[in-house]
Amino acid sequence: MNNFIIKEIINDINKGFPVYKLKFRFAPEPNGVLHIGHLKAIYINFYLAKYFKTKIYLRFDDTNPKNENIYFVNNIINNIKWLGFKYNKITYTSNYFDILYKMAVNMIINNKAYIESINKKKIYDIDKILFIFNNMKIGRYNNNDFVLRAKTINNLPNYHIKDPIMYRIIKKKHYRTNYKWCIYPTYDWAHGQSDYIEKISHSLCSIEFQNHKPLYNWFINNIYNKKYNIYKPKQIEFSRLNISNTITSKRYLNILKKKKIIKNYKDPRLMTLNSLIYKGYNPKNLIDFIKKNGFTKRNTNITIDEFNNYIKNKIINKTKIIMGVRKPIMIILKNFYKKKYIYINNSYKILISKKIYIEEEDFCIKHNSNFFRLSFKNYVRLKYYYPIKAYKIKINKYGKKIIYCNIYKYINTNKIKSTIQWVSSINKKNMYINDYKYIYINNNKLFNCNSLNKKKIIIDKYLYNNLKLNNNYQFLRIGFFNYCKINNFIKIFYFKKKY
RNA sequence: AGACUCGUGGUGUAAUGGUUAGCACUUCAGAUUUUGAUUCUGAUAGUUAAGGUUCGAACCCUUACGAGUCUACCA
Repeated sequence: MNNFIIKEIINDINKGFPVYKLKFRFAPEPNGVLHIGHLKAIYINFYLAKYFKTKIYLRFDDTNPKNENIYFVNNIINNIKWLGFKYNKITYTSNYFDILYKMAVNMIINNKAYIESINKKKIYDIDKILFIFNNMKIGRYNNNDFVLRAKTINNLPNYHIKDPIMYRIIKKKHYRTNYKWCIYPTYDWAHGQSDYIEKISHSLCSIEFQNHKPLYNWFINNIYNKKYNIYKPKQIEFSRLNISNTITSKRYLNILKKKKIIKNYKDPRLMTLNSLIYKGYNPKNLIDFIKKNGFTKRNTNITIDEFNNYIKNKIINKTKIIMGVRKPIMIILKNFYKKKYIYINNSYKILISKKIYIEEEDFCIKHNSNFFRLSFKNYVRLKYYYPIKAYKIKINKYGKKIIYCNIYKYINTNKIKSTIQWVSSINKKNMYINDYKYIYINNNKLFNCNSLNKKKIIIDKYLYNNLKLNNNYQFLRIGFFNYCKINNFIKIFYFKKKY
């Protein structure tokens, strides 16, 4: 792999940064589950640590107790374990609350911070600031009464991040520190400082933090202490992975959950890691997909089709092929006399009988030169069996079509263009496909919210006995599925139809 | 509206001022095929624009245009 991040790090090494001092971190906030987009940040950090043979921490950036909890912490740990990445240490920003507080007091003493009240009144007197700041800490005030702001005046090119808030009052139980703190540091104040405390060398983040970079450096310069760590961490931003027609935003994922559009985060319509695990994706394939798309600063837009196509090419030769019929239409094989077993790949057998089912759409009454499957003119092969051709159609008393066909064992099969799947009528087993469309968001509106539904599919009973849970299967000419629970397949994706 | 960042075929990504701008996917055509899948062969298609510096520019400079992000007591 070759990208601007590696080049920049190698450049730092060439300028004298010692390789053994390189250190990386993946720093999610435990306020939601990870999705395919996070994988990009996870991968690059773990890759760099491996590449340079240095350390990497998993840091939970838990600076805001509002939506954080231990469930998300454990979920993230489990997801990373599933991906197969190994970190040296788990750390928490909340471990640094004391030291961050002391640093903030120092900032106040050095005239680098001030207090602002709810009615925008600014307080610059150092003794007063220290007094109020302490009262904020011990809970003398209500939420929003005061904030501590950094005094960056005119130092930074981007005026929007001037005088950022360092501390705000949030009177809420923190999942790790309980009620110890009534004030919590903001991202801007906590993140770079945590990097410095942990001696992270390169702090990789997604592109939306680039506006904060001058501030990141400003704060670091203010707390810099040569005796503790002579190297300042460096923020490098890369563009995030945007996949169209899906949701890669923690906020919206949480909204879906709150609105009960999804029951849980492994809902197949999502691209959360939980969902991808549930659907039986191989972590290596996901990582290869990330790798393939690379790391740059420009904004990208990858479609879900590209993702599916990439995965398809990875798994197509490794996935067992089975036959299933979704909308059955009955076929009677005229010159068929005795039911028999067909052995498939020496691994299981299926039954063929006089009456079988095929897909309704694999038969066409009207002849059409673009139609290669069963008709009165076309021969079509039955998979694992012989060619057939229709000669008669009847409607039974329930109004259902029954097609009568002849088997042609000895004709030249060279010109037969199509092979179709089938299931014996006397050995069928009803199963279900959990079908869905991706939920996505456009202009703040959610689409495909009620897109999860069950569809029937029939398969051979003997095949049924051979299915293994949590295995991927290819339904011949339909698509890829994970056998996720008894009698249920979950769609991974369908083949694209060309007809 | 401003600040910051970024503009390479349809998409993603290489080319660190030096061959004819490379690779992969998509699309299209042909071959193979008991999956209209896969595989194989081939084709189409690109440096946002204009100017400047240079023997030489995708790369450096200027301007314009376009896109993304931010302008939160979220991260």
